[in-house]
Amino acid sequence: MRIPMKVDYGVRALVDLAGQTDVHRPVRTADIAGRQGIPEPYLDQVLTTLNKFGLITSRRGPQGGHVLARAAADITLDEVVATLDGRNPPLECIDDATECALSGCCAQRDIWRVVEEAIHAVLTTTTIADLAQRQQARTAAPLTFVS
Amino acid sequence: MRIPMKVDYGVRALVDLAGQTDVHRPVRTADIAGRQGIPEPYLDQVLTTLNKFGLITSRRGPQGGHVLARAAADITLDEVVATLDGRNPPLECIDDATECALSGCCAQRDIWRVVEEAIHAVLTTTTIADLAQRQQARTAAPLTFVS
DNA sequence: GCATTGTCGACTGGTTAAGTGGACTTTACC
DNA sequence: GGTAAAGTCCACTTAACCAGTCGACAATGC
Repeated sequence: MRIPMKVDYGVRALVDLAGQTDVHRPVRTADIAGRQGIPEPYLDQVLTTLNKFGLITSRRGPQGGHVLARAAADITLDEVVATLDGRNPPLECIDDATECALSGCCAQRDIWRVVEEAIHAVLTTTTIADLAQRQQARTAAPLTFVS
Repeated sequence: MRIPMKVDYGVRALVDLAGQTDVHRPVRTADIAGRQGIPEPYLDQVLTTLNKFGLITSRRGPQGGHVLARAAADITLDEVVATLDGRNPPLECIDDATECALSGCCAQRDIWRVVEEAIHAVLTTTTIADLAQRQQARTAAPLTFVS
C-alpha cells in the first residue's frame, strides 16, 4: 500500500517546474534534485520517462533542461501516477478478470475496487497547479500547522 | 500503490472462515488454500501471523485448524492490513516528519495524506462480516454483472 | 571541437512472494 | 499408556522486483 518513490519524485519535480518564475526557461536535473532532496541519477530516470510520455519536454546541451510540456493545471496527479507506475492496478484481478479463477464470485474484488476508486477520485481532481499553489502559500507563510 | 499479497490472502482466508457453516469447527490451512487458490505454504505463514496477533485462534494436531477469534463483524479490514502490512504509511514522511527535511513546506504531503485517509475510511468501515455476506449473495445468484 | 547536459543500459543491495524441510503438539487408535 | 498420524509453527533458501548508483553515449551550443 505504498506510493512508489518514482511517483513521489515525479510529482515533486513537476511541482518544482510549475513553481518556476519563468516557466519557459529549462531547469536542469541537478537543480531540481538539489532543491527537492532527490538522488540525482534516479531523478534522471524519472524525468526521462516523463519526457517520453509527453508530460515535460527536455533539451540537452548547455542551457538545456526540462520544461512542463503543458499547463500545470492540465496535468492531474492521476496522469503522473499512470505514467510512472505503469497503470498498475492495486491487485491483478481488478482489471484483468482472467488473472483469478474465482473472479466471478469474489467479494474482495469489489472492496479493493472501491479503495482504488477512492484514490482515483482524489488523484483526478488534483493538478500540478493546485500543488504548486499550495506550495507557494506554504513557503510564503511558513509552518502554521505543525503541532 | 499495490495491495500486498499477504493482505489479500489474509482477508480472503478470514472471509473463508467467516463463511463456514459451523464457525467453531477448525478449518485446515490446506482447505482454505484449496478453496481460495492460495499457495498453501505461504498461506501458512500468513495464518500464523494472524494467530499471533489474535485475529484467529489456531489448534495443532488432528482435527486442528483455524477459527476466527472474534465475531466477523468485529474485524475491520483496516485491522487486517495493519496486522499483516505492519502499519506502513504510504510514504515515510507522512507519519515521520524527520524523515524529510522539506516536510515543513511540502505540499505533496497533504495530498498523500488525503489519499491515505480516503483509503482508511473505506477500510475502517468494512468488516469481514460485510465481505462474507457479499460473498454469500454472490455465490447464491452467480454472475449477473459480467459483460 | 569541446564542454555541458540529457539518455540509456548494466550493476548492486534490500525487500517481498514463495517454496522447502524440519520441529513441535495434539488427537486417535491399539 | 505408547505410538503414529495429522496438523500447525518456524527457520532457511530462492526468485523477482524496486530503489539507487555508475559509466558510456548522444545531442546541443559556443
